[in-house]
Amino acid sequence: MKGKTAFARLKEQEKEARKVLILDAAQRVFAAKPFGKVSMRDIAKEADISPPSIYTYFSDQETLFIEAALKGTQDMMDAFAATLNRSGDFSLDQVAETFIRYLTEHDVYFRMMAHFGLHASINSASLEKLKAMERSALDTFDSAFRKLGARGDVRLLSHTFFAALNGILITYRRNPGRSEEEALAHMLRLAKVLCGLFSTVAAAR
Amino acid sequence: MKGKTAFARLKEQEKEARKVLILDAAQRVFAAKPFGKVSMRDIAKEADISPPSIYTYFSDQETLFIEAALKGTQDMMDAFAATLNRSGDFSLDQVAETFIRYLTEHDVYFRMMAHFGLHASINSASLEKLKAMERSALDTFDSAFRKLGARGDVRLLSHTFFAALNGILITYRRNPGRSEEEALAHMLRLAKVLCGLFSTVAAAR
DNA sequence: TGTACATCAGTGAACGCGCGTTCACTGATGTAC
DNA sequence: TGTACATCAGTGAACGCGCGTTCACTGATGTAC
Repeated sequence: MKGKTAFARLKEQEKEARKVLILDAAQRVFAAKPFGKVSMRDIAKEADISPPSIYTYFSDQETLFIEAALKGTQDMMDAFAATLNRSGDFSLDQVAETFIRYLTEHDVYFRMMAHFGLHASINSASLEKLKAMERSALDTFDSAFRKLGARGDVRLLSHTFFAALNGILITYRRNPGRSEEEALAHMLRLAKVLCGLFSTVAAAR
Repeated sequence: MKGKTAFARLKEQEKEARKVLILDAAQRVFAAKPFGKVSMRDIAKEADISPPSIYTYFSDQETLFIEAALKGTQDMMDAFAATLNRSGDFSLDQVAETFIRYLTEHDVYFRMMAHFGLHASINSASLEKLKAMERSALDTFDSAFRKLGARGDVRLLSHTFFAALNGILITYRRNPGRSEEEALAHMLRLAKVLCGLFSTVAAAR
C-alpha cells in the first residue's frame, strides 16, 4: 500500500513537471506573438511534442491559456520582488522605475495582465491567485508610501499609484514613430512626475 | 463634361455613405464581442448585406477594422467634448469624472484604444489621425491645469494625467466579484484621489 | 527468470468548423443612337 | 421613344486554410504468476 501511494505520488510529480514544461513553452510562444494568434500547434511545436499530447495535461485551450498566464504573471511578480530586494531600495521612485523597466523589458507579462483587464473571464480559483498577486504588489507600494511618512488610508494611494503606472505603460509603451528607448525614457519621465505628486502629498499628510 | 463630373461626385458621395453604414455596423458588432472574435460575416450580417459586398468598399479586413476603430474613437472624442461643453464645467474633477464615466458606459471605444496600445500596427495616415485625437484630449487637460494655476510645462502633467486615467480604467473597469456600479464607484474614487494630487501640485507651482 | 497481460503517455491522421476572400453571375441603371 | 450595349453594386457558392479537438493505434514500462 505504502509503496503504491509513493509510486503514484512520484508519477504525479512527473506529470506536474511535464505540465510545467508545456506552460513554459506556452510562455515563450506568447512572448513572440499576440495572445489571440497563439495556437495549440504553436505551443506543441515549441514544447517539442505532438498537439494531441497537450490534452493529456490540459483539458482544453482555455485552461492551458489561463494557467500559462497565471504562471507567467506569478513569475513576473517574483522577479519584480527579487529585483527590488537585490537593490535594497524601496523608495517610491525606485519601485516605480523598476516596475516600468521590468514590464517594458518583459512585455509578455504586461500583455497578459492587460488581456485579463480587457476580456476577463476566469474561474474563481484563478481569480483568487490573481488577486493575491495584486495584493502583494499593492503591499510593496503601501510600504513605500509609509516610508514617505504617509499615514491612514495608504491602500487607496497604492491603488491609484498602481493604476497610474499601468496606464503609463498601456498609453506610451508603444509610441509609434519613436524608438523603444525614447518610449522608455518618456515613461520614466512620467513615472517621475507621478512620484513627485505622490511624494509631496504623502509627506504632507 | 461638367455634368459628368457632378455625376461622378454624386456617385462617390453615395459610395462614401454606404461605407459609413458598414463602419457603423462594424461598431455595433465590436460593441457586442471582443475585437479578436469579430468576423467579416458578422459585420455583413449586421449591415444587412452579403459578405462579399464589403470588399466593394474595403480592400481587406485590416483596412475595415482600422477605419472602424478610428471612426469609433473619433466619435467618442467628439461626444466626450460635447458632454463637457454642455456642462460648461472644465474643472479637473469634472473632466476626469466625465472621462471615466464616458469610457465606462461606452467601453467599445476603450477596448479599441487599448487594442491600439497593445497590438499597434497601423499606417502613417491612420497614425496621424490618432495622434490628432490624443492631442485634442491633452489640450482639454492642459486648459484644466492652467485654470488651476499651473504654469510652465503643463503638457507633461497632461500626459501623466491622461495615462493615469487610462490606467484606472484598464486596472479596475472589470473588477471581478464586484458589481459594475461598485467598480465605477471605485474608479471615480481613485480619479478623485488623482485630481487631489494634481490640484495640490499644480496650484503650488 | 520468462511470459502474458495491463497501463498509459504519446502520435499521425483525420474531422468538422469558421474564417477571409474569390469567382462567375445577376440584375438594375445609365448611355448611345 | 425603342433598342442594343456598358457599367457596376451586389450575390450565392465555393476555395483553401488553419484551427481545436478526437480517434485508433503504438510502444514503452510495470505487474502478476
